[in-house]
Order: sequence, then structure tokens, then C-alpha cells
Amino acid sequence: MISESGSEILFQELGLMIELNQNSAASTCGKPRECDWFTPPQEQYMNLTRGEQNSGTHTQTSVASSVHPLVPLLLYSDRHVPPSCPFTRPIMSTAATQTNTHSKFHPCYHDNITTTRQPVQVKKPLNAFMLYMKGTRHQVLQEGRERESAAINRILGRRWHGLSHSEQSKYYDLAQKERLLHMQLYPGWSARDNYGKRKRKQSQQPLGNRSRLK
DNA sequence: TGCCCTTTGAAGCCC
DNA sequence: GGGCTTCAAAGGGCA
Repeated sequence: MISESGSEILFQELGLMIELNQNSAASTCGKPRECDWFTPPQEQYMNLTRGEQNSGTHTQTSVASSVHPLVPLLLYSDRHVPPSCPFTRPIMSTAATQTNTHSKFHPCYHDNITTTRQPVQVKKPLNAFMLYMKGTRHQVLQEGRERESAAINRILGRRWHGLSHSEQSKYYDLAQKERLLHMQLYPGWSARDNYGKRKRKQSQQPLGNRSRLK
């Protein structure tokens, strides 16, 4: 369980991007300044995280100097949008919805049109390797040797093993923050909620759990 | 259109 | 607690 103060610290760390938000025209709701209606770090963080996930190449470098170099991986994910924001897409787990007075279907105020949107499925938080992949995939693409994701992921898997423990620990730490943030935003959510969302072959991954290198 | 491939790690389930 | 399964991202390939 995360204390409220712990949550604040977490958001404050992620909220280091506030100044960046104010400088970036970016993409919030397609109308950058309209969404600047709150000042707490949480809301500022929401502004930063909304939209513009893209390839992750254009903004990460510009923000890396002021924060932990890996934090942008979190910040520029559209995965975390607290349900308390009336302007954002309703991302809620089933369990969370049961204890929340809001409807699962929030109105959307984009473009002055109020519509009812389908709830967005809450995804699992990214683990260390997924964060590493997300941050370095474009490098492999730029090398131009591979285009298929499966081949790229094989390369990234080898590179991951080639990383030093200290390098890997950065991603483990970031993944830990990701999980903490996820727990804060979606209390009651379980990975079980997403089980059976897609069909898969039987016994596709016989290796099972692999031990962590640390 | 939607699943497969391919990687590692986290989490859930079953025994 | 150990072992297995599913899902998380990505996007080209393929049925």
C-alpha cells in the first residue's frame, strides 16, 4: 500500500515535467492550453501524458536533461490517465469502477462535442524490459538492419543481456515506479482483468517464468 | 481483420 | 513454493 505522502512524492518526481508542459504546444486534447485547468502535480502529469505517445523519439531527448533519463518513458505514455479528470478518456478497471461514483462512460468534451465513449481497457504496467524496448527500439530501426518487430525484439533481448547491472537497474527502478503509479491510478485493478482478451496458441511459451538477473 | 512472431518480466492460477 | 500461462509493446507478415 502506498501512503498518500508517498503518492505525492511519486507524482512530484514525475511532475518535474511541469515546466516542460508549459513550454510545449503539444497535443493535449488537440487544444494545448485548454487543459491547463488544474495546478496540482497530478493534473500536470496528466497533461503531459495525454496523447503524443508516438515513436518516443522526438521529445525524449529534449526532456532528458532535467529529469531522470528514463522518466520520459513513463511521461510520454498514454497509459496513465487518472479517472478523476473529467476531460480524459475513462480508464477504469472493473473493480475500481465498482467503488467509484462516476459512470464508466464519461462525456467527451473534445471539439465541443459531447459524446459517450467506450471505456478504455487498463493495460498492465510495463516491466523493465518493455520500458527498455520502448526506449531503444527506434535505435534498431534507425540502423535499418531489421524491420520486423520479432527480429527487432530478438536483437533487443540480446542487448538487454549485454547491459550492465547498473544500466538494467535503471529500468527496474523505472518499472517499479510504473507499478506504483499504476497502483495509485487504478486501485483494485488486477492483471487478471485482462486475461482472455485475445486468443493464443496453447503452450506457446514453455519457458514460463524466467529468473530476474539482479 | 486479427492473430502470429519474438523478447523479458510481472502476476495470476493450479497443484 | 514451484511450474506454467497470460499479458504487456511493436509492427511486418500472413491467412
